[in-house]
Amino acid sequence: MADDDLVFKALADPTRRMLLDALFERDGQTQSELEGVVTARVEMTRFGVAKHLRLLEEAGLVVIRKEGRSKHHFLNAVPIRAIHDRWIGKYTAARAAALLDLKRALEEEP
Amino acid sequence: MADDDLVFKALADPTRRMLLDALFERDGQTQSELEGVVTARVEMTRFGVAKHLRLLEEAGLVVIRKEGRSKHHFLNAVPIRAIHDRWIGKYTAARAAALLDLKRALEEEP
DNA sequence: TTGACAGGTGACCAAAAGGTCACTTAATGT
DNA sequence: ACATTAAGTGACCTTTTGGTCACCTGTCAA
Repeated sequence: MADDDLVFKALADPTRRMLLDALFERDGQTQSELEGVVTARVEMTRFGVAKHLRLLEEAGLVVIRKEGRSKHHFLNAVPIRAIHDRWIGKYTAARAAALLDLKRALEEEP
Repeated sequence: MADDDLVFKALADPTRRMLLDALFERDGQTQSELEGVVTARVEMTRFGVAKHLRLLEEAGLVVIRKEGRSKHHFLNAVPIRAIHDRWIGKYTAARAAALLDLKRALEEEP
């Protein structure tokens, strides 16, 4: 399976996005901790959460470090940045900046 | 259905990403033109392509303008930028960009 | 060393998504 | 007026995905 396909498919599920949000807020959480985060919000067994975490890891969106009998998860932002760069080009960026400058100039008028 | 859910689900399919790529390269193409782009690469009927375009539109990733009997499609980058901002903070942004540049540079080596 | 804790496996089921088809609508050119 | 072109609809089938369960493995502490 293509690399970017794994990333996009991983992002397609709300539970997995919830997990990324949790890691963005506090990086390095264990699987048990993340299970707690999810089950506090939606009904799901630990198996479901574990499955989601594995998909995120396979996609490269989180990287794991095993420590004793626990498993710590870390958010990896690089694939997200790649998505941004894919469809937002130099031209688009320049135009967005120009529009923003115009907006600021108009707001400063008396 | 939540707004961001539509966006992520829309991005989860390779055909739809192909369509976004096509519009990124040349904006404002009609449905027939985009059908040509897709069927030149994968086997799919016009119905399949039309369905994909409708999902992209419902997600707000493309905006359409009807003109006579044709329908022109335009790429909207705003939801993409929102994805970026969700998981990449100010500190992380610089590092993620640098890592991506490095990765690309390495991949271009002979 | 025994029990509790953190996590893994493979089979299985239900729901959602991708795709096609017969048929329809509406605008255009000759 | 009529054939042609661009696109829409709803039913239908197949594959993928999300989720659970019974059971297994390794780690730590009393």
